Amino acid sequence: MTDTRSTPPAGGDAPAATPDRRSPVTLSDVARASGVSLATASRAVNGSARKVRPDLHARVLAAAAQLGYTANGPAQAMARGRTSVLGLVVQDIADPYFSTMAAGVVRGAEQRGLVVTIGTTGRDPAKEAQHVAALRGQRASAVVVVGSRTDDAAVQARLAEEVAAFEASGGRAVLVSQESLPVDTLVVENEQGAEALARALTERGHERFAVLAGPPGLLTARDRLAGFRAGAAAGGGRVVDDLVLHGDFTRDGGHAAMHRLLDAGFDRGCVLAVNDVMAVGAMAALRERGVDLPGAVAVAGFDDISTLRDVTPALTTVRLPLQEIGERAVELLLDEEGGGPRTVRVRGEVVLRASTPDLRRG
Amino acid sequence: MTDTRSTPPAGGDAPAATPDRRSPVTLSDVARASGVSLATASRAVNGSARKVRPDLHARVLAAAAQLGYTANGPAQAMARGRTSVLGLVVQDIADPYFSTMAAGVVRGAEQRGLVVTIGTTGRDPAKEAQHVAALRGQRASAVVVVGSRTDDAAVQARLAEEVAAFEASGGRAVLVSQESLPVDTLVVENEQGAEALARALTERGHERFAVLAGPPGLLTARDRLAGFRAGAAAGGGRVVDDLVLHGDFTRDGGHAAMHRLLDAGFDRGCVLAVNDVMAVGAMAALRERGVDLPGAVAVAGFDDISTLRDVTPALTTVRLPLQEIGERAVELLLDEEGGGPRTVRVRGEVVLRASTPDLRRG
DNA sequence: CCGTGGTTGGATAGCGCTTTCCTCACGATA
DNA sequence: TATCGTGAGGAAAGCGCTATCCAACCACGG
Repeated sequence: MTDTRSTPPAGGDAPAATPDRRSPVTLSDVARASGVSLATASRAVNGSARKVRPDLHARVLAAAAQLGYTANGPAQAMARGRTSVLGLVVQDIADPYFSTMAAGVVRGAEQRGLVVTIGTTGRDPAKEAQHVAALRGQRASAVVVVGSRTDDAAVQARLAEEVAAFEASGGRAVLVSQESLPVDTLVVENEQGAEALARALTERGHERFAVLAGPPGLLTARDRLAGFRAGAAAGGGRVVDDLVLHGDFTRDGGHAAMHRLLDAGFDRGCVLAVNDVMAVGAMAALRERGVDLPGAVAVAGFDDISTLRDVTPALTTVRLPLQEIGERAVELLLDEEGGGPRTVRVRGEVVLRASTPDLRRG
Repeated sequence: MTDTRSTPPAGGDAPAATPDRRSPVTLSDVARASGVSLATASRAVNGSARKVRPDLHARVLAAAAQLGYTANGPAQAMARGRTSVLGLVVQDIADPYFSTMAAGVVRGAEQRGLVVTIGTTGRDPAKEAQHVAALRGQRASAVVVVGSRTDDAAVQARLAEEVAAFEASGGRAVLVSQESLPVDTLVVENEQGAEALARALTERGHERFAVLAGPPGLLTARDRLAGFRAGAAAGGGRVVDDLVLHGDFTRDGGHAAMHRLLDAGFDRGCVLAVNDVMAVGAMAALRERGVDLPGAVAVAGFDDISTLRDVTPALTTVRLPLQEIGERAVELLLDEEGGGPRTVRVRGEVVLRASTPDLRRG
């Protein structure tokens, strides 16, 4: 009981690939079975700068395979001082905006042999910092925070602090859509995209705009609104202040806000919902109220969520390369850093569809 | 250079909460700072069966907070022999079916202090076993495989083997939608749901059915088809064999299959797409071809993906409590097991909407 | 006043792996 | 043939934490 724990099958041929009970086959077992030292076994099995003589190398690998050896992750992480975990923090993984981006991150990470852990904030920005802190404890090697971008300074400061601590501890961090922190950041050009959308809409003859604007404190929503306003003005149209309603950044938020808009007497014009999910909710509300869509009221969204492309009428929106954003975030993470924090800007592309007909040509 | 690494601030007051460089503050530092042994510090900070005298307890906690101590996850995992990781394996996290379920899993896991890692197979069933193996190496304490359910026996056997090895190594496993393996399983009653759907449709006067059936080897799709067939027959309708087309389990798969169906001369009847995403693709195809929907061709889907509820005409489908399934999977994982593998069955609920009008009443 | 449980700190042995060092063998150069 | 440089295996020192075992120490009862 005091010696080397359960001894592996000592005889000539060990039971092959039979996952015995509590799989205690360690590197030592492999080393012993192949008659080399622990160090050599480690070098052969898990790679190292040092080379191992070919015959020994093969012998060790054979033994490992035959014993069904699997490296103990935590032990490796401990010895190396770092795991190969990439922590992804999002608001809600069920939201297609985040899940599409997550798919990109997962894809990039798996290619590079990283494991992705996912943390959700349930749209509470304060939880972002908590997750980053936890990730630091886990010795994650990287973290991607798809930011909520609030205007709550204390919350932002806390996040900045945690991210700094994370990086100080040797990890790499990338924020998506948050430009105000001194960290590598992937900025989605919401304002520019919204402006371009508004211009395109005015070119189609739309002039009077209402906006379903999302939560007041959410910078993403705010940027989109600001850009849209600017674009509308530039194109000769205008966003009517009384017709800017706030609501949740969700389908139901858009649905409710649209109802309120209709209640307020709005019955003609173009509505921007600051994301596609809200736009879909808004369209549902319009149908429920029997409003002619897109005849009387036109609707535009933002994001170009792929599963939402097939609504009727097809939704005008700004396409964001969500999956690509996820992949780029991983690239950014793994690239060697030159100097200070880098910023990568991603633009959206206006996609005009049937939900905002061309009024000029009919 | 040969002694105890970077020594912590020795003076009276250490710099508070300043995340110094590579955050090397360990439990030993905390113990030293609070003048107790490592063992006591461990007991105070990270809990244990053993009690610590209140004043010491407080002292240790204070020191930990002041030093900004965060437990080293891998080290804990190593000492305990197990991590607090729950591995989730899905096909594609961007697919709302999986991301909704993932949201449930994440929710359940976070409540219980588990970290969720996510692995994707890209719809390659063979990768499931690989992920489970990797998770075993990571000493994950639990794994949820949202199964693809192929009919490839070798692949299934491999998965069964890996899951067995995983459980043998002390972890807990739950499969979603896979009944054939000796593991705790959450079975989605696809066949029953499809049958109920078909019956409901025949009651509405539909008689002639085509099916967009997904990949041939996919048991989920096959079960839905079988159930639908049975239900149609029972209700006095029939699934026309020539009108059962296979295609990818995706929007584009449904889109392409619908086009083929139309090419084959189908222009009247009811189409079942074996999931909502395919149904949406099919509806897009129908619109492209100018087919009267739902007048000439009615469409039904399966899953009731929430973001797809607002298509026009609203989609008849079978509602699956996806998020709840995820949460239940976590429950199942953590429940103490009684005897052998348990099976939990989840039923779908038919939701009739405008895409399949009632032919009897007009 | 001493024996006897019951507590609670402390010392310490690992957990499985990576990674210095150290050593040895071999071939090349003088 | 003697010396040095190089390449590769092996011994062993941790990585930071948990958990086991011991030793104090307390409050009792006899």
